[in-house]
Amino acid sequence: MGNGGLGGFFENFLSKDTVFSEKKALQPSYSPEEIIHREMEVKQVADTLAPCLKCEKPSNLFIYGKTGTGKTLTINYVTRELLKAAQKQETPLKIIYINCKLKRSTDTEYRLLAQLLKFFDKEVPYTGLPTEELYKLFYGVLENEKKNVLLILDEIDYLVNKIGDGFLYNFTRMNEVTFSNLSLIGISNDVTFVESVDPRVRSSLSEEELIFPPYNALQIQDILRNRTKLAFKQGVLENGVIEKCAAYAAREHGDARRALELMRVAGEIADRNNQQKVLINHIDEAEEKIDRDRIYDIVVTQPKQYHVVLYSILSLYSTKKNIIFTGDVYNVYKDCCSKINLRCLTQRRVSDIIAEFDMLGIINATTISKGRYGRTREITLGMDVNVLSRIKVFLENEISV
DNA sequence: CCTCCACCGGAACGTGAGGAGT
DNA sequence: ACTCCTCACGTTCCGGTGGAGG
Repeated sequence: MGNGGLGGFFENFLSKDTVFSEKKALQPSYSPEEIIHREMEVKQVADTLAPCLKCEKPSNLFIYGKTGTGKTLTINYVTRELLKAAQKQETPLKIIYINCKLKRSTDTEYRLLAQLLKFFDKEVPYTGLPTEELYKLFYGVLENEKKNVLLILDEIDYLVNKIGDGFLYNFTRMNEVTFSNLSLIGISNDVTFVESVDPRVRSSLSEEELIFPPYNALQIQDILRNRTKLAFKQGVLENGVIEKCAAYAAREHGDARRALELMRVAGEIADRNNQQKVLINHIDEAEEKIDRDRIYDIVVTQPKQYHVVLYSILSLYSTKKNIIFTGDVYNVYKDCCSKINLRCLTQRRVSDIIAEFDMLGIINATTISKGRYGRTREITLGMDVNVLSRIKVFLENEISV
C-alpha cells in the first residue's frame, strides 16, 4: 500500500492466492449434508421426534454434551429432515430454534417470550408489559396455531443460570393449560445441569435423554478430512496438519468446533504470509492467535468501570509480585477513580467485578484464607505476555492516565 | 481449641431508563 | 399526565468462614 492510498489493495486482495476454495465449510454455522460419527445420535433424535409426523406430541428431549460434540449440528439436521417430511405429507409442524447464548436476545424470561412470539409474527415491545401478559399471549398463539410445536432451546443451561428454572415449569405445563402440542428440546453443555433443576420440572423435561460423548482424535480427523476437502484447495495441506489439529482439539475434550476453527485460522495465517501451503506450525500459531484475540475482544467490550478495575489489577501486577488480593485492588481502584474523576463503586461491587473477570477467564481469582489475616481472593494472571501488553496499552489509552 | 481478620457472597432494596395503557 | 410494568446496575446490610496465631 502506498502513501495514503489503497493502491490497488482490493484488486490484489481478489487476485491474491489463497489456500481456501470454500472457506465457509469451516464455519461453525456450516451444516454439512452428511454427519459422521453421530449416526446413533441422529437415529435416536429422529426416533424421539418422529411422532410429530402422526400429529402426536413427541416426548420432551434433553441433550447434553460438551461444546463441539455435534449437538446443534445433529438437532438441526434432524429437524430439517423432519420438516421436509412433514411438508411432503402436509402435516402441520412448527420448529423453533433459539440459541440462548446469542447476545441479549434471550437473557430474561420476558425477552425469551418476546422472541418466541416473534416466531408467530406477534411483535411485542421490548419492555413494558407484565411477563404474565406475554404468557397469556403465548398461550393464545399456541391454541390458534393448532400445530405441533418443537421448541429447541440451545445452551439452555446458560438461560437457566441467568433467569432461574421457573420458566421451565411454565413451559412443561403448557400442554395442560392449553390445547396445544408443545415439545421442549433442551440442549446443554453442562452435564450436571439437570441436577440443579427443580425436581418437578426435571422429570418432565427429560422424558428422553441423550448424551453426546466427545469425539476422539481419530473421529476428529475424519471430520476435518471431510470438511477440509471442501474448504481448501487440493493439496494445500501439509502432511500431518490434520493429525496435529485433531490432536490439539482432542487434548481439550474432543471439541470439533475448535478443531475447525484452528484449521480456518491456520489457513488464514498461511494466506497472510503468502504461503501456498498450510504448514504444521501454522496450527500452533493459530492456537495462540485464537486465545489472544478472544481475551482481547472480551476486555475491550467491557464497560468503563470494569476497565478501571482491570487496570488496577494490571498496575499492581507490574509493581508487585504475582499474587494480588482484593483489598489491594480496591485501594488502587479508589485512587484511580479520584484521579480520573469517576464515580467510585463499593468494594462489594468491585468484588463482583473481579469474580466476573475470573469467570471470563481473563484473570484467575480463587478465594483463599490467610488465617489471622482474613479471607480474600487471590488474583493471578495467567495471560500470555503479548496479550497482556496489548491490553495494557488499550487500558492506558482508555483511562488516559 | 478458640479467636478473629478481611474479606466473601446472599438478599433486599433503590434508581433511572425503557415502555404500555388509560 | 399518571400509574404500572421490566431490567440493568448498584448499594446497604449482614451472616458466614478457613486457618494462622495466640
